[in-house]
Amino acid sequence: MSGPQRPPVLADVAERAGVSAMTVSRVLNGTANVAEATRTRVEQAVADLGYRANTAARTLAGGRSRTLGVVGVETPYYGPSSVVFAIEAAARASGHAVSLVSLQRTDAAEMRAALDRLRLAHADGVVVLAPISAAVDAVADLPPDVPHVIASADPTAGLATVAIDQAAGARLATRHLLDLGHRTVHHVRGPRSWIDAGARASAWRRELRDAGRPVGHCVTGDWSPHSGYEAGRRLAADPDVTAVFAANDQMALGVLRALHEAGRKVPDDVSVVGFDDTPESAYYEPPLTTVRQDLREVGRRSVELVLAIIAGDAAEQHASVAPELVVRGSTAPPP
Amino acid sequence: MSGPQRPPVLADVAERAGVSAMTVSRVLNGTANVAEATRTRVEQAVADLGYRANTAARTLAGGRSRTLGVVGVETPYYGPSSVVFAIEAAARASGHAVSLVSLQRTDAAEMRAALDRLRLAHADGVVVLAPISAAVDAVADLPPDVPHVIASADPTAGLATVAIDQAAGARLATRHLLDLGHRTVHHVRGPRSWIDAGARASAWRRELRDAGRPVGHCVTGDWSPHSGYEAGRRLAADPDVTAVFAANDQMALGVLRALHEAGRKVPDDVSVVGFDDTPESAYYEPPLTTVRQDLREVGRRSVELVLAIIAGDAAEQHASVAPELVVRGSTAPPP
DNA sequence: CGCTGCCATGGTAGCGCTAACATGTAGACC
DNA sequence: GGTCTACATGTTAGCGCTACCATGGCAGCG
Repeated sequence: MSGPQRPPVLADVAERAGVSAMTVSRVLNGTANVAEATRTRVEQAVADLGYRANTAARTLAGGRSRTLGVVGVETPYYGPSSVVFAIEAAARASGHAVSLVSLQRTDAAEMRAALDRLRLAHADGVVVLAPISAAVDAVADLPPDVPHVIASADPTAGLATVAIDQAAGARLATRHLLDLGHRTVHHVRGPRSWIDAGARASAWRRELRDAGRPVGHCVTGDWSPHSGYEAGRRLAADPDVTAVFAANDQMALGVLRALHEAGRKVPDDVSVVGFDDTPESAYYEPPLTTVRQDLREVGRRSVELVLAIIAGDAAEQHASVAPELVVRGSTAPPP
Repeated sequence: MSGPQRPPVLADVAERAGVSAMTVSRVLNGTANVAEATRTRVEQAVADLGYRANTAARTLAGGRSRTLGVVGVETPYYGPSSVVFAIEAAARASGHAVSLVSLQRTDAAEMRAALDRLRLAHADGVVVLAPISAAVDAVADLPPDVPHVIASADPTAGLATVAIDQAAGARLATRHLLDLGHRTVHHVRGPRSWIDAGARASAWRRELRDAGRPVGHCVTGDWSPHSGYEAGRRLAADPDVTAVFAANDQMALGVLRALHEAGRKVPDDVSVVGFDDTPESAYYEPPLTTVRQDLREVGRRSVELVLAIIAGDAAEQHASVAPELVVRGSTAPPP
């Protein structure tokens, strides 16, 4: 009867091209030397047959799976999905599949279990999304069985990391407000356990010190708009406050509302800067000046780095993605 | 010297337990009958050696990979990440790994390529997150090579689906407003191409018709707060408008702002209901009455259904998750 | 001209597991 | 007691691919 119901295998390609299976394998993997004519013939046969290499067999025989693992931390605040999707896109571009594992908690045991699952899935490398210090610590404690990269963490000795340059972003925000003429800047920071929150807060403080300015109030929130609102009420009560830097856009939203209720106009009386550039922030009232993080770039660079580590030619263990200040309507010179 | 550097394989377990490799395999897979004593001995050997079955070998020899594929559509509005994470959690609970592929566009070619990639990854089954009609159509056109389930789509002939019962949610919202005494309800709907938007809009209309009420205005937004704001300005201009049902919380936020600016108090003058119950909505001013979608449950049920289809004992091709009305401060009887 | 060395290719032997069949044992029933 | 059946287990043969070593051919060289 008709053609093969069963998908073609390597041997079929070999037969059609009139070469051995080994030669086909070499062409497919680009290893060793193959004569130009032979290579062309094999590639033609592959195309004719619509051959696709069997991943399981490749993994079993060769040890490599062309799969990257991603460990995601499940949280309603952080936007890990864009990083995950960016990782997937970058991995796809390099011919890798993506295996996903998520963490309910971020203790060492869960992290260990997650990495174990990815080893079971034969992941060639792993990208860990670890916005919380405890998660980084958990990874640091693990033996590096599988090459891994931590995304969104500060450069740490012994760990490969990729992150938004939080310090640069926080300094951009603070400097922008100082440049407008504000005497100092007050800060609504994120929770203690979050790496990014700490990085933003200390860079804010450093920028003020470097500029020889008094350091403003620092109120701790939990990333939620509500916590921003609470912080905003406290800051609104102080007439000296003319500039606020909130560690994320959601808290900035809360600050905006609190200031509005207190009758202090933004940006005429008080300027507000956020961090993240969420899709909503351009529609806030007024549109929010904020620091844009290119999370897609973080994903891309993470894949790049983990592939370099796998290949054994990672020149640099840390990659940093520059954030960008987006000036909108919530900042102006002080009254 | 010391123990095996190489991780233990099935043969090691067999030897230690004093049985054949096949028997170990049977114990591991729970297939066929194994004497109780033998099973215990094998399990002990597995535990002693810390044996983990090799996924690649299992897949190659058995055809099953214990991997589920997820096709995600990348969009800033929909919250697919919670569904993805829920799928991962459910898959993990059933002993499956998760392979992720994302779509930049939602045409048939991209969808085909995505499913092809997952077939290459030997996915036993696939869950497609397809909030846009075009994506569903693309799947419907494909041969069902691999068992698949569409999440967040209306029940469609020939396709297995799991979805929030959008109609029930929209009716809950509408009925709540009618029950409070409003004469009719106006609607800010989502974009045409989105399945959920259409489902919510027609259920809103149906509920009003069933109640014998006049059908209010229906304004189309794009899910963004800005579009909600625009819609809200139009509705605010009409003094007869006392109740608005927005198809998502972000647009509801825009409506709230527009009403506020127009000097119409919420909920005293106008009641507003959203849809989604995002983490922020409880912190809006006033806190938003909305329809909660249990997206985690959608993920869980999707995995359940696709596993049932794989096993060949799917009693029902469609699963529906009931939404829930969350009454907060944005709704009250009409003035 | 015979040796070395490199290149292109082939053969063989698994990687670790499971499907399919084969075997052996014990009880059931006439 | 013998055949039948059911169950517990073993044996064999791959799944599709790649590592490793072997082979043959040909240029370079003294």
